[in-house]
Amino acid sequence: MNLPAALNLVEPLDRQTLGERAYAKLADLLISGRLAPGEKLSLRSAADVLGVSIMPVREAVSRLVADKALEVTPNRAVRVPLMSAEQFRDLTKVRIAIEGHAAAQAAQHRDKLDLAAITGAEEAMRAESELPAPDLPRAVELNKTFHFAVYEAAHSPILVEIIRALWLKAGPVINLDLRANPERLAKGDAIRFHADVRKAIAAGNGAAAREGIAADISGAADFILSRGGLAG
Amino acid sequence: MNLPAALNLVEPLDRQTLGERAYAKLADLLISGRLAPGEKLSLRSAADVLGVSIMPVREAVSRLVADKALEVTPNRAVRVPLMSAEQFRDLTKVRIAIEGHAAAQAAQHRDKLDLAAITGAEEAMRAESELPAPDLPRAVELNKTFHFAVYEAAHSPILVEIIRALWLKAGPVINLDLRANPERLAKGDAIRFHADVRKAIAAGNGAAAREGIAADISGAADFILSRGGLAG
DNA sequence: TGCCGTGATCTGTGATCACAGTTAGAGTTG
DNA sequence: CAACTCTAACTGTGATCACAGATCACGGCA
Repeated sequence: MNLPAALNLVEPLDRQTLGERAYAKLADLLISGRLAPGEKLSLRSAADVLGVSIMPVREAVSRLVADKALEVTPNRAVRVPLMSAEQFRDLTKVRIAIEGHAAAQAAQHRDKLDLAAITGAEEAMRAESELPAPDLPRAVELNKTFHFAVYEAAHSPILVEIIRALWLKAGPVINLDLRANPERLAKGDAIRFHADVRKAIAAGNGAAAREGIAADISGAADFILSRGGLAG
Repeated sequence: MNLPAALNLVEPLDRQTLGERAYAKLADLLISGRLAPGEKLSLRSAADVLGVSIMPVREAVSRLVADKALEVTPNRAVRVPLMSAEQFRDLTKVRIAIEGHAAAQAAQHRDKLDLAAITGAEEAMRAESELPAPDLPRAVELNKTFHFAVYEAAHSPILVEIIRALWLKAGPVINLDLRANPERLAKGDAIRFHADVRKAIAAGNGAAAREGIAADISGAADFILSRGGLAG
């Protein structure tokens, strides 16, 4: 191994496959609620939009189907799953348990960088929500950033990955509504809960962090359920 | 709609695609530990073995890669991921949290059928382990049956699905060892913990059920870690 | 003898074609 | 005018081909 010194600086350049990029794109659409439950998706048309053949789209969709973020009906149509109120309640309970656990872990394992990221994300979202006319899609994005800043602080890659899969399922239901309805954001519940969570994590209080996240999640879930748009 | 009455009984006959069957087959190999960490897997050869073209295998593998139950190295080789001791500890912690939670939920929501399934699974595994020469692969399978009988009793499909994904990751590490080493089974720890869990769930004692599962998981994990076969 | 270039053969990835089944709509018939 | 039929255009699934990159063994050069 006798290399020019300059070559020591090159990194292995991550070769992202088209399939991965297609997955990332579709996952983002789902999490941010830009794909509504029940909406159909055609492999070929999606491939057209993304400018690739259907192969990478097939891979991305088959992954999302495995995550139950998409489903293929017996009639061979890919769509965003319709969720019954009961399924939504199950999902919410699981999210409270797991995301609450992650927040509690974060309170015990966070370091300075984590706290900085959490604080920054919290401030960004509060600033946006206090605007006279908040940009709702942007608020949804900032909300996601805050939550994952918290979960990352647990320093458990596996936990974060599980939560990401949960958001993939919950995104179409929750963020679709949130993108369209300023009410809940204006009410300021989320902002308050986020502040609670940040303080609890800074103080190392796991139980309080868990409760803050739980309140945030169930607050949003109650809002969705009260609007009564779910099947079943 | 004018049909012979007999046709009302036919179910939509789950049209299992070849991709799904390939996934089920590979997932089973992983969970039961018949695929060792680091072992390579070729799409074409796997397709040959399964008697299909590589397309269904590709779909199955891309799902498993998404679940991180398989990985494709930068050199374009598919293999079972090697797990460092640190990663294994993270996985174990997450399993204790989530599977413990599921057991606690099971204690609260189980019905008679659940109890019957749990009891049956426990007895089957105890019987096998008390044999003079237990069939280890079969014991591994019965262990899985017992655990999932417990988790199913929580009546939360989402939770069960998450746990299945966790077992997909843990299977190659844990069950590979267990299939080869009768020591732990002979020691009878698992059998004792299983009995504790069953009693706790029958009694509706969530905390005890959680502890029993946690003890079972960490007992097996400690056994693996003590053997020191992990990377990193 | 030790090392490096080189080509055959493997890998996963992507594109394209083929097919069976479904759907929607135009056309026809009563 | 309504209902039915049939066709044409779509759906996902699977197979096959093409390709760039990686691996490994063989052979030639130093």
